[in-house]
Amino acid sequence: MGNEFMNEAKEQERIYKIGVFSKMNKVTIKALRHYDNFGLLHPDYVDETNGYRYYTSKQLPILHQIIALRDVGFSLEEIKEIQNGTSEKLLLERKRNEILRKIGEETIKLSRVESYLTSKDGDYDYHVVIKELPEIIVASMRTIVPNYNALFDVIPQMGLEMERLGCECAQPEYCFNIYHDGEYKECDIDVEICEEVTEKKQDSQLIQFKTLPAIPLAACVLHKGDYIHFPKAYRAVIRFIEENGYEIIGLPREQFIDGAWNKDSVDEWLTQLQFPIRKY
Amino acid sequence: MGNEFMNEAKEQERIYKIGVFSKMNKVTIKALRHYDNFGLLHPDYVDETNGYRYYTSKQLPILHQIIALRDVGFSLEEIKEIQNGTSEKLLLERKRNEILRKIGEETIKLSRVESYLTSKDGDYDYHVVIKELPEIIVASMRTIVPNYNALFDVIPQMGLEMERLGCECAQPEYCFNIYHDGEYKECDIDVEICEEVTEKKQDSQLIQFKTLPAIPLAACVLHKGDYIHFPKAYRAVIRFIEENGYEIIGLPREQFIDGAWNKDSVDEWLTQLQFPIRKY
DNA sequence: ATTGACTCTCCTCCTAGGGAAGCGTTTAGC
DNA sequence: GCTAAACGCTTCCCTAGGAGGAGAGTCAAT
Repeated sequence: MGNEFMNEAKEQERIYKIGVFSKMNKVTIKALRHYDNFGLLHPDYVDETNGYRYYTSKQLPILHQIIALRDVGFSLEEIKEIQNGTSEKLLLERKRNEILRKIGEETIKLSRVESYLTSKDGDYDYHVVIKELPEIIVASMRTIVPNYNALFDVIPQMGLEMERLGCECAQPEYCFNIYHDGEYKECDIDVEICEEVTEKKQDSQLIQFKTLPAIPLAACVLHKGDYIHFPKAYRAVIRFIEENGYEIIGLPREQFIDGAWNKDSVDEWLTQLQFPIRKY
Repeated sequence: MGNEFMNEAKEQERIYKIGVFSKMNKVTIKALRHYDNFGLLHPDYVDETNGYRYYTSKQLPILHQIIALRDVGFSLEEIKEIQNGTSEKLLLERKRNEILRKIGEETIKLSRVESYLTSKDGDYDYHVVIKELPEIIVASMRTIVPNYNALFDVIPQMGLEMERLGCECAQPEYCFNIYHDGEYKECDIDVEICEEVTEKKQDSQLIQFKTLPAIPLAACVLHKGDYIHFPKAYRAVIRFIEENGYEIIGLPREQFIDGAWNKDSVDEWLTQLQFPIRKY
């Protein structure tokens, strides 16, 4: 170029103090200082005597890039990577997957919230938790009892037999029932009573030892109080499982935590239901 | 109740140290201590001499509630509110809206990322930023110029006229063109040149003063270099607007930041395009 | 000289814990 | 009874992206 009549003006480079530069670009002063300290966007120069930051139009494209990438969800660290030459495309693809994952997570949360909201008032008491159940060794006694009350006559027998076999119970104690009838029955119940032990012993006529594989996903719920109200707990878990896109892939465990053996008041009895599930 | 033969056993309340309680419930020790300090879940009792935390089954339902609510996305603060009696339903509804909002945000980010990814390589240079343009007072000169180069002959005239009228330019300077032809033209261009000023003066034949209303949403992009390549910048913004669910609701402003008047090298010329938009 | 508007640095705060340092305790094996 | 491993405790620092404030210095205009 070199237009003679313009040369006198060419020298002028517009200088912006932080406040003006902040307003021009709708970015807070705090953020600008933060970017400076972080090493993303330094001012054109800094007055050494008073520390004032002075910006020029040279900083504009960088700031625009920062804002654009930030709005897409990049962290300052990632933006710095891009500035340093890391392939923007690669990072964009990574970010896309990240966002997709996040949307998936939020969608799961949403369905749980909806599930809570549509549940009957009583179900607010049941908080379904999904966790993994590790592999365990159990002493197992499978039998058919005439009715539920008879169960509690059988358990002491099992305890004696285990003692005879030299069993050592796991710490903490983990004792549960599995009902092998496909459906609910009031009599002649096919039940398997399991008690976690530290190691296998010799099988006896009553008791067999086996290793139960880990259950990667189990929907668990605590039931407080009388066993009469179990159905409510069952309904709550099953509802949860159905409404959140899971399916039941095994028989539930009924874990005894507190009961007649250590609590006088029925209201303090505590049982946990554990349903093996998987994503549908 | 009161079975005689059980009384001796009734006393026993199972006690769990933090490690066992942690494993039982698949919650880290750190988290348990955190909940204790935070006031969400205190152990049954704490040994005064060594500070050990001891848990019992009484803590199980509370912990289950915490985990369930946490998994849904509640903060510890909110869980505490629920514990203190705030309506769970209310908080659930609030949370639902929050999640919906978050999903919306992530979806917007996703579409931006996709938009970047599908853009041509050259478009990576254009970072579209959405911001608000505040209300301003401008000195405006609308005229028809034979071609683009003629524009730069007109601007000095305008400068003189403004000086004559006693105009004071805003700080920072904000000068832009608006093209009133509906379409792209190479000659006889209907252009309005605007310069932000601090207050209105008497209109003259050349110059009119007006207040431009704020633009709540504007898609802005910086263009670096020769004006010949403007079309690339225009395409990038328009692509962005279309792909992210916006629509253009006004004529774009072409803001002059750096140009022949202060930069020798064409590569350093800087212009910003600002498109008024709204969500479609 | 004063005033009001700017700017500076430095500090703390926010989530939900994770990691590590340094130290005391319990328990099992010998 | 002794030792070593496992377990538990507190305290400090760290996370991302600034927000908010304290206290002090600076600039421009009156």
